Amino acid sequence: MKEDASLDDLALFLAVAEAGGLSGAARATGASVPTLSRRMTALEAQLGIKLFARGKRGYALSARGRELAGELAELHALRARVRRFALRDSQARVRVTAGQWTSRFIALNIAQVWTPESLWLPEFVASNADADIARREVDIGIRNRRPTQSWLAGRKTIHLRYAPFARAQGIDGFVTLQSAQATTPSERWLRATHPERIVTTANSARLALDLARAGIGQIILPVFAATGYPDLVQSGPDIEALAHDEWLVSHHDARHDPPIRAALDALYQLLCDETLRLTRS
Amino acid sequence: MKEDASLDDLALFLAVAEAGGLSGAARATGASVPTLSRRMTALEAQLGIKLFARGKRGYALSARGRELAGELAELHALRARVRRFALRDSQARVRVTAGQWTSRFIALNIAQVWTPESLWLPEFVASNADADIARREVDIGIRNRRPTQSWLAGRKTIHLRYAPFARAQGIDGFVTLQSAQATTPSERWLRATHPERIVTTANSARLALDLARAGIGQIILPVFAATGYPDLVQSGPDIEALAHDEWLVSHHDARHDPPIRAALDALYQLLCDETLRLTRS
DNA sequence: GCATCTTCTTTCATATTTGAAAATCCTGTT
DNA sequence: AACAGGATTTTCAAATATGAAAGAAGATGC
Repeated sequence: MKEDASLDDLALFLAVAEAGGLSGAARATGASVPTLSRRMTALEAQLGIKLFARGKRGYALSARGRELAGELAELHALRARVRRFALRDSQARVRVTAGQWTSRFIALNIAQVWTPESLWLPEFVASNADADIARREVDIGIRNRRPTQSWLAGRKTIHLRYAPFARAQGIDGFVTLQSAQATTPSERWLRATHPERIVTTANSARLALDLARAGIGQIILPVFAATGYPDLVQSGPDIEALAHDEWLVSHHDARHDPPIRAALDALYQLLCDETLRLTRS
Repeated sequence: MKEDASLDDLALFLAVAEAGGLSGAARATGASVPTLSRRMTALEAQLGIKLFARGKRGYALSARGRELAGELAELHALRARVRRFALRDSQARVRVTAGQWTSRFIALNIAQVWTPESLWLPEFVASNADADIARREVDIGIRNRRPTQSWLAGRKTIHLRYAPFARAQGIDGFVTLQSAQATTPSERWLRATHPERIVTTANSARLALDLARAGIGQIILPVFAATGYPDLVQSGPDIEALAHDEWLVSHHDARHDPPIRAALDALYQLLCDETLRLTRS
């Protein structure tokens, strides 16, 4: 061997070895059959090794060919790493902020609208302030009302329903957050309308949910959020005071930035999916 | 990135990264500077990443370029493996048989006459019989007498001296092998001439050596074999009865087979090296 | 300041590689 | 037996890549 064999030729050899012939390798790599024929012959000459037994029905790997294929298997991993490396740089992080149940919903279902090849990477950040979107500290907010500032752009998704849920019918009282943490409309509504029915509090929404599922009391949830918990049933009528339209909000100027555009479209599709978000009536 | 980047281009990138510029990489790879310029520009376009900061005095790796170079470092190992793989097939194993001390001497010093690019690979086999060479089961034997059969070819190397060695002057008695294992001339000589001076025995030559070094007794060694043990001194005069010429023996017909020819030449050179084999007088 | 050296980029003629088409050789089906 | 399909190799025109030469822009030394 006078010079190093071309790594591209070695990768083609690996494709031929795995496909069991030139035709399959041509389909897998996009190179033409005649090109593969020539490159394999040249590679054999360069290495000084018979890599194939050429039969009437195509190529069979020689023992030495099989060995070399084993040595080259890691080219797959290397290729994948380079691909990921390149993709990483071309994917923009899009910072998304939403309520706790909505964030959870998105995280659990994002695969419906997002792939590793997407133009954007979701990044969830904590923020409730429209000012953060205006300052470009947040790219997309999912809100419970139409944006009013002129530099924000909004797009309505669906109408959200709220209702009490419990482990079974007939459970009275409510579990809610401690008053220092009651920042959502549903928590505030409960304390404003039925403070005497609060039987216990928790320091996180998830803990409150666990208590409700344990049968301690009811919990007020957006209906879609309860869909993941078959052990909870709607224990009372919808709460019209809490029902609202949901809005996808972004900075007016950022809407045309391709990654943000892509993220807006994907999230809009996901949030409007009536099957995923409205399995209960 | 539409298609996978060429692995050859990635290897060129690595060369540029390591050389710190196109000129150095051109010297290292044999590709021309204009080609490298074009290929790096094309690679950047394909990956969608700025790999270099182009300055007045040449290329500087960007941070991303540095990262990618890190991902690609294993291409060196892969290249080396393919090279070795190709070489392996063109290297013949040459089976060599020699006495224990001579085998050890060759193993420790073979790098003086053998490289991974050599035509042959040394393989040490156990055998004392000239018949094995005749039968082609051994390619090269290192013997203590001239070959007598007509189908064997011999080449004299040097005259070997034998002497007693001990940890210090004044130590009497000898350490030797157990009589069932006394197959070498020195062991047989000792039992024939001074059986009463054997103070202890061991079941291997190496163990016997360790006992001598511990000060238990003297040991009879070829002089060259004692050179690796500065804690041993010659404790008596050379034993003329054991001194002999050393011969490199091979099958008459095999001498012209290139790998065997190469091995014979290399071993001849190594065994005749007076600095390595005769540091004591 | 000027000459020389170094490094990289671009142009252009030449060399090399590619894919479409044709040819060859099987195997399987009717 | 004839035909279709599959796999590979070879030929040839077109496409692509290459290296020599020229040019540009610094940096260095006298």
